[in-house]
Amino acid sequence: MDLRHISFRLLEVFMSVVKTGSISETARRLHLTQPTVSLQIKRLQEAVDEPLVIMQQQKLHVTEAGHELFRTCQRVFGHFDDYNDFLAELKGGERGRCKIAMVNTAQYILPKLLGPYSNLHPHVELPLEIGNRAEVLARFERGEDDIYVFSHPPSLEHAKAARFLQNPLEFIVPTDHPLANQQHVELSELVKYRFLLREPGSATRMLFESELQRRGLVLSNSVQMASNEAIRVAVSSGMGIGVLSRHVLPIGDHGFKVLTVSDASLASHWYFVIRTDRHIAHAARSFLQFAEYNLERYLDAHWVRNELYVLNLS
Amino acid sequence: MDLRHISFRLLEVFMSVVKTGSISETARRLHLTQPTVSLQIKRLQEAVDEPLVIMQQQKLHVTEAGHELFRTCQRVFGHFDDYNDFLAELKGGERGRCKIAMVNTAQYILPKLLGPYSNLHPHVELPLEIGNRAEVLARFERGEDDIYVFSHPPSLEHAKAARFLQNPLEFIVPTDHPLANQQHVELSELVKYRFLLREPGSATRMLFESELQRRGLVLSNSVQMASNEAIRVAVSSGMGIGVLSRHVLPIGDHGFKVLTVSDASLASHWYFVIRTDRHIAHAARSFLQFAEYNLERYLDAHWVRNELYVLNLS
DNA sequence: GTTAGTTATAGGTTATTATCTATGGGCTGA
DNA sequence: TCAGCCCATAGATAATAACCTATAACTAAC
Repeated sequence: MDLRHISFRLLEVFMSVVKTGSISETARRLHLTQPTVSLQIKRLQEAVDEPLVIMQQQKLHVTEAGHELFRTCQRVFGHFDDYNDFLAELKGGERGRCKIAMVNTAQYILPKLLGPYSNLHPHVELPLEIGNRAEVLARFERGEDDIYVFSHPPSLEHAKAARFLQNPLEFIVPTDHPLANQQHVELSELVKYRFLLREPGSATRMLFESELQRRGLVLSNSVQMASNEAIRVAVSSGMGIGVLSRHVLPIGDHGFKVLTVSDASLASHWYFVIRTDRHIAHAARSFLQFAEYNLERYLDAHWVRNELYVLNLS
Repeated sequence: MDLRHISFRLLEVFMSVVKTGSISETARRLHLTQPTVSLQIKRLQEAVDEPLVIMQQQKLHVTEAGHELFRTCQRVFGHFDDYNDFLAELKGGERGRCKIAMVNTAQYILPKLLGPYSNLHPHVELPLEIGNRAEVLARFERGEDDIYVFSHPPSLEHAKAARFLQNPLEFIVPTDHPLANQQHVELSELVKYRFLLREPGSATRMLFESELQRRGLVLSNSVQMASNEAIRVAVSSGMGIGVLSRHVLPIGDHGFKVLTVSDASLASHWYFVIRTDRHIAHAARSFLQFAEYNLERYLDAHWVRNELYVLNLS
């Protein structure tokens, strides 16, 4: 049989004929005329090259070939029904994939939203990509993900960014550091000591360095380290001073002390970024909507800065 | 999604695009131009109202919706492949149904063909209908079966009949009957005794009675019985003379004796009858072809009269 | 920076499909 | 016997599907 000359409409009509056992009745139900249905069946039989129904004693009898075709149609339409269900869930954001790329530091924040979201929407896949700022930026350029999380606003074309959380930076020193017990320290005092910093592209470092530049200060000595954890551990073991997002600092005593720097309050923001030159994936919209409504609930409300409305979700 | 605007061709093209990961390559393989394929995919996406593939970095990426549709298509085409296999078997006579209606007496003959045929073609259903001549004739009129077996040529419209076996009639008498030991008996002698006969419509009786009429003879005494078996048993117990097809007589001694009637040799033929106003079912053709080639093998070759060629099978 | 490969879009042609109305013929049951 | 069902067929039309060519725009590689 030649599938090319068979349409779904044709099969629908055929199924109705088998179900009702009548061409006229089918015509009535499908709001067609009797000759139309008659002709459709004829065409279908030509495509199959085998009689599907035969008139016998004024009644329509379905042949073996017809019965088997009917069963085949049932299965086929069943699969399309399943696909429609799938589509509905996909479009409703209940299913599908929302790929999120984030800079390293965001690892400490995003899971607080992702966990509850994932529990509510178990069929949504949430693959995470974590890299340094340059890597995530490259992913954005290539459009590899649905949502990007940065702590420094990337002013790019085809992008919409929305703040959702403040990102205060803290200076930490070893507990035995000369400055550890001073009530108030000034930035100019700090720069005399050795600093442990992330790579040049990182948002934390950029923010810190632009502040130094603004104030005309220069670091006397700095060591580059690959991760926030490495810096934390290095500070605890006395290697120098670290500058870290408050969100990555564990609560309680961990062998370092947070300084109160009187003349420098460094803070950036966390942003959700999406591309505007693509349609946003349903699951991604679903996640961002969830975030918009639940930021205060799952993140430290004190730092939340909910500006997700700029993304025009909904 | 609206199935009405989706054709199988469209899905075929889509599947090729997913498989090759390229619109141009698909165009080449399916002997289409690239814009054609491009447009088809666009139309399919409109019907589904959801992107199925997206261009990213000069490469085609299949979305979740696309993947799921692809899987759906695989299943759907799988079902149609199965149906095609079914159709092929049906058309080859390897599958399907061949409904045969036969008069009572044929029960003794047809199984000899049906058994071997059924072993060779295990997927062919062979429902049998058995009745007296009138009943089978009525079934023929209504076209309820694929093949009819008669022993008297029904000269009907829309029918083709082909002889395949002689049907000699024999006179049987109880072993203690006055005629039982006579070498030669004449018909005029016989009619003085009581006869056991089938109902008026039966072929055996019709043949016998027309012979009597031709010869100007009249039965003095006859009793009607409903089946060949009943007649056989009745003859054995001395009730009278029977006229039966030779094919229904068991071999060996069974309490009756076959007469040699010198001036009457009654014989009709067995016929396969099919309607000419319907397409013959593939399985029916298959069975008749089998019969045409194997009559001599499975029936008593002495009585075979193979004229099945008149049915124009093959 | 030119070439070669990709996809997308515009515009047009042809074949097919999906319908319709009108009509004819066959049964059935009043 | 005739009305009232059924299905089949003929003939016509409007929509659309399935293609094409030409062209534009983008990117990767030489």
